[in-house]
Amino acid sequence: MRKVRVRFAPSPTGALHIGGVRTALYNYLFARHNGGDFILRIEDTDSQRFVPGAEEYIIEALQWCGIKVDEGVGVGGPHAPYRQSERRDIYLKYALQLVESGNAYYAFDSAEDLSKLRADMESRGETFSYDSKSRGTLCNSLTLPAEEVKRRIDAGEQWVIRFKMPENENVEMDDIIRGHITINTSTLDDKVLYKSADALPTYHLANIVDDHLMEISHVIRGEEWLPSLPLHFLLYRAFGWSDSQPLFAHLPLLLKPQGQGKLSKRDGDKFGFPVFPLEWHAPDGEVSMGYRESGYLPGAFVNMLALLGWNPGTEQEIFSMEELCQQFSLDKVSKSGARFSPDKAKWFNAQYMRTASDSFLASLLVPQLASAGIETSLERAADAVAIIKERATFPKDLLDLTLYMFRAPQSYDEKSVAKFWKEENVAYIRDLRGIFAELEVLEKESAEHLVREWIEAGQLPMGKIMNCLRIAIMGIGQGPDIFSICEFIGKQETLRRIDAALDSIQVA
RNA sequence: GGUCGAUUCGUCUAACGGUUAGGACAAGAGAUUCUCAAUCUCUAAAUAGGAGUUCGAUUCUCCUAUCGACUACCA
Repeated sequence: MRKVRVRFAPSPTGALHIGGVRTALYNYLFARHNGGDFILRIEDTDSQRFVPGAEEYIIEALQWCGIKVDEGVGVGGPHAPYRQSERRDIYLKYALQLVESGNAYYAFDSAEDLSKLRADMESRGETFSYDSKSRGTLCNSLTLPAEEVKRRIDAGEQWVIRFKMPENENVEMDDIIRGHITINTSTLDDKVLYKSADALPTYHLANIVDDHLMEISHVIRGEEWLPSLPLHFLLYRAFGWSDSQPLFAHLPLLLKPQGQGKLSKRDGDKFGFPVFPLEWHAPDGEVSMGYRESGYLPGAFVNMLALLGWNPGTEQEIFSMEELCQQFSLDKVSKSGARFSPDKAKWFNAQYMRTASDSFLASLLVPQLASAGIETSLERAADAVAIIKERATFPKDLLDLTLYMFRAPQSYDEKSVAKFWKEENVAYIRDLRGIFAELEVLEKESAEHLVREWIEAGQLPMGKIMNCLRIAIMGIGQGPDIFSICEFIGKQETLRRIDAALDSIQVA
């Protein structure tokens, strides 16, 4: 069996959205699973739509996801260059080869003429197609005398090379995900392969030539390419490369969370979740949010994306990149489009937050505390984080969840005060303060034990006392185990906060 | 319009001719707790419709419906 070599071949026309990231991910996982190579090729054959910064964005996004490029733009390799605009000299030869073998022809019809033709026919309720039926009436090397063709080319007239689609032939194709597909060529048109205007090939030619030259073994791409699969099969055949052509796998589309259609760039702003891995600053100044900037951990993001259209056949849901590489296979990829769910994305992130190490989360928390004017050590932050990490969905939640551990309450939640801060309860707090004051050190287990004994012995109202203590220590009516907090801030600070609360809260 | 593709709980999906149609997210209820989350338990929730093939169809075939992609000198 031949060496597995796959490529991710985006066009630098803007930010990569999560559908594109998923395609890259599946290619990468497939390569890793099979001990193959993952190649990054940039398909920038459309000079009109090139967007500055898009290529850098793609590379950075892959890096952030932990998708390592073995070969390609940014890392080089035996088939360099990997940017199609830098390979422009290669393609003309192949286009000409097709003309010579009778599989393609020159066409001189201007873009304006064709769009006019199209508009005319549409107004009559018909559709125009440059195909086997119409090419005999148009301006090309099939209808013009050879000398005239040569004259026009020599005169510098603009031309294009079109594929000469066979007339009535069934193309038999196999797709790894979709199975066997048959298409009759009579429904297909004569696609442009090369344009003299910018001396660049179109996608179809460049794609086939490069996949062949780069020895690509499997093409894994989005379902939107399925309709051009027959053309690609025919191109391989025309070149005489059918025996070595890659196997194809067309991935299902990612759909909008609500409504209809495939996920698009605008959906992010509309529904309030990111559609891009990284924040994207468009050249026109528009900024779109990114998963990274929204606080998603790369592992969670990748995990979520991997399961959108693929599953391992088991009930496992949490996968490291290594596990994904081990378990991924194309025959477990589903056929139907997957609706993207922001809720599930959040759930994955929360799972990754709780399993992240304390020191890692501390490194996220320290700068947040600093911006709130609180300096603390990584160790201290790690201790704080350990108490609350299963309550956080995003890194930004960490500050709110730990602020009261580093700073005495500056106000007291009114509702909680009104409910619990009553004279009889406050009296218990004074007693409790006395108990704490007696302690050598305030340690969670022993302090809790002591307080419980005291409450039980006196048949005291546990809920009221504990809630009042919580108000005094934290200023709010909810949060993690109160004794853990007391231990964290220490005996002296605990007493100080109780005193402050007794002083400043009006008894309800 | 044409061509191709898809169709299991609200959502992501499992079951590759024989299961009480399973899991997860979200929802609801309960347990737990000093509170709120988390956690645990439970509940509700699906094979688009119709014909076939078969002893038996979620699974195979056909038709219909719905959704989607494509239909550029874009990728």
